[in-house]
Amino acid sequence: MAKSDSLHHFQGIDVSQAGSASSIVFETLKQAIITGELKDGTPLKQEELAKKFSTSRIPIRESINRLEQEGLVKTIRYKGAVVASISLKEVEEMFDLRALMEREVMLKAVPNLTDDQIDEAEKYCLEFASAKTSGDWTDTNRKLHHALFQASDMTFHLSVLNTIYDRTERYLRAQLSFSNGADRAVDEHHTLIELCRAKDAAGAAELMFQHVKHAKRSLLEFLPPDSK
Amino acid sequence: MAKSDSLHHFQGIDVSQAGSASSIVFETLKQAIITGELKDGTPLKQEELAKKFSTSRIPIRESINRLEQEGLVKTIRYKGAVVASISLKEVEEMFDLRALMEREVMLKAVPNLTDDQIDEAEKYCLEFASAKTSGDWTDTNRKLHHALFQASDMTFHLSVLNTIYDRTERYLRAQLSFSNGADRAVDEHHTLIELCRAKDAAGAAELMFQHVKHAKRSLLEFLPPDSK
DNA sequence: TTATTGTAGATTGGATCCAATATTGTTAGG
DNA sequence: CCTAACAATATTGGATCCAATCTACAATAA
Repeated sequence: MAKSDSLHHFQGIDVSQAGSASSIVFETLKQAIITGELKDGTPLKQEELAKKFSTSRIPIRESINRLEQEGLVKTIRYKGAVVASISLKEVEEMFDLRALMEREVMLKAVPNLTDDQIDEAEKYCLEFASAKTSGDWTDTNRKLHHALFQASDMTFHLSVLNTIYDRTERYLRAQLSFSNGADRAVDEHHTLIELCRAKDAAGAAELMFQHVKHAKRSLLEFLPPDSK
Repeated sequence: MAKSDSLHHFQGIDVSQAGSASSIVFETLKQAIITGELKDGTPLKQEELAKKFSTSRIPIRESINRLEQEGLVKTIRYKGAVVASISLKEVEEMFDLRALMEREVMLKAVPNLTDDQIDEAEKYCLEFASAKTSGDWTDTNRKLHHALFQASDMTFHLSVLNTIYDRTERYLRAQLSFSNGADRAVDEHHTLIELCRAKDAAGAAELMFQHVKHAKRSLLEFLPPDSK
């Protein structure tokens, strides 16, 4: 039954899911892998991790299972789990798919965007432009994209996009701490916001497509030409 | 008591044969959900499943975790897991994404297709046309698409497509056992093969796009207009 | 020397037990 | 008759122990 509506602020906060040891370990490890704190190939030993988290091996095992299902780790029976690496070809594929999907998402999002949402996006756009660390960069970039995408109401597309972000973020970070080739991205972001304000869905979609293709290109020329 | 006997299929499946218990349980449950043997909302009780598979609850728990990560079940802490249902909106989204991706995949696959691969696809095309059960239908359909897609060498795209197939197959089956609206699909498949032989990548890609959109439309008009 | 075999340690996979929590049914009180 | 507190039961979450398997390294024989 619908309880008093004055509590609707808490929509989406699920305490019961937050508490389990498995979830905490899972989220922590996931973040560590995404950010690159745990580098490709790092072995994830259950006993060792159990000590670090002060739990038994059970929640560790479940976390590793879930991480494997998301493609972030690779395990071999009786041998152990390591942080999964990603091939150059897969990076290309993921960016190509991102470009394709983000174009489509923008097409649907722009007509629905409220002024507030655009303002929020612009805020992240500015934060992005003045971000110092590669972590801030990827964070605000994700927030910016997310703010624009929300209006599309394409939850499945967004979940796929999120797994792509998760699996490529550490490489983006590595790139950005060497070359600061974010200048073009800043310009593109500003133009993107303008097109959104003008409700030019087709234009915004096409720019987003190119924007992702540009990001792909600059990442590829940074990555070692034969990375596995 | 009236225990749910929707799980009686698993009688006699024992772990001691090969592979890890978890993997066996996982694959078996996954197939049962995909095919619709286990219907939406069916509760997956750990103890009950443990008995059916003659193992402890541990492999069951791991399987349920992995299934949840793939979106096939939904669990609530201390409450249990149920086979996940899918909203009409998500079905639409998944088919839209399929159309988008399969067009792209065909575009890359056609130039690389060998005569052998096309022959194989045509074989499935014929099997598909004479398939009797909805299970045969979805099986050969998957094989046909897979045979054509292999030449694209787009492994990540294909993995995403596979999860989409996995999550929508049971609805397709349900549709096909009522309406046999596969006639149009048969025609489209034949034309598709011809375009592949003619190396008309653009044409094949566009037909594939339309083919998926048609499948979407006929599925949607079959599904209840307010399915959750 | 070299290949093979065997043993010890390390590491994951699975089973059983206990704890935490939700659900249901029951009872006391209004 | 209805509601709220409470006990009983069912079910999942986690810890500890044991089993299965892999890896390294040493010992032995050709």
